[in-house]
Amino acid sequence: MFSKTFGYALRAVTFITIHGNDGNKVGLQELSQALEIPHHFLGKIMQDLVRHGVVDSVKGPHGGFYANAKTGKTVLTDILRITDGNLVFSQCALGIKRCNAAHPCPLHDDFALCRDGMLQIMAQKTVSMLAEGVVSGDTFLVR
Amino acid sequence: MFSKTFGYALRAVTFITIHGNDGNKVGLQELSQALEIPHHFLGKIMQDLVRHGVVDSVKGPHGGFYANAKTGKTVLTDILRITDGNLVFSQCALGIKRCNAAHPCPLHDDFALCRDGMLQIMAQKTVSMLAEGVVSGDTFLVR
DNA sequence: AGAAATAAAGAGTGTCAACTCTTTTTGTTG
DNA sequence: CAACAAAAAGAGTTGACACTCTTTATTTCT
Ligand code: FES
Ligand code: FES
Repeated sequence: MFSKTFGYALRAVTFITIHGNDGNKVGLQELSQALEIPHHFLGKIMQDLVRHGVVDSVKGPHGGFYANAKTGKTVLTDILRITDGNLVFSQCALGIKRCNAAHPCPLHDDFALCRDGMLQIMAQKTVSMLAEGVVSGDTFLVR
Repeated sequence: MFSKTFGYALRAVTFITIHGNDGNKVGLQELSQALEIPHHFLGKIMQDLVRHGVVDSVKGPHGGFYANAKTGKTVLTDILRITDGNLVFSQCALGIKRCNAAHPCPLHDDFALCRDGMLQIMAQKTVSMLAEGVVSGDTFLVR
């Protein structure tokens, strides 16, 4: 469905929203250990998120990643677009070239409903909403 | 979402259901040209489907693939299981190890609903249902 | 039986996501 | 300023999927 990169990115951003603030940044080491994500790989992903302004970072001792004004308001599809590109949003389940109601494959009606529904939900959910669920113990970021 | 192999397999089986019968088999060449699928690759996929009894085949002149008693009744999840394995049915959207209501990731409730809904639909749809839609001109198998 | 057609089988190639390792840059602190 | 810590950058590795090409086995037809 979605790439591993997306899962890693989303979990990392949520974790930072919960545990990182301007005075107490989250290091790559800490992040990768807490979430059980290979840390070099996570480094790459974080670079990308910083470049897109989803989170901020500082180098040097006591450096790390921390939430900025945008972070909490970031919506899941924003992150999906960064990690997985735009194609996810419009691809046919059977891989035929066009995907639209005027030229549907045999699965289109059902699939488009499912896909677009999921994406719409993800376009409304923000990172801080996810963080809430984790803080309250309702949902989990690891294992 | 699903592999290309799955799309190829499903389109091929549907095409055979429509155009192939015991007296008039569909050759690999014809199949791959009609559906615009690389024919050597399609050959591999068809091998697998024949092995699983989804369609039958004969070699030699005027050989090819044709629908058997099972073909039309085959349900989409059967084909999905052959091409994509079992993992699709139970994987977490964020890639955490367990995926169940007792240990949900922040996306679980929405995602599981969407995924299981889609799979349930696919567990009820048969190849002959798809074929009907194509024959009546409502849906398309190519492009 | 021999030739031709066709699926089956197998080996090889390209690409990309996912992951690892090394080096560089930047910032902090003593 | 020197030492050090941490992110950034870059190069390399691996495995799986997607695809190609070649060879073999089987069947039909003459
Ligand atoms: S055309 Fe296949 S899902 Fe839209
Ligand atoms: S736990 Fe993530 S989708 Fe079920």
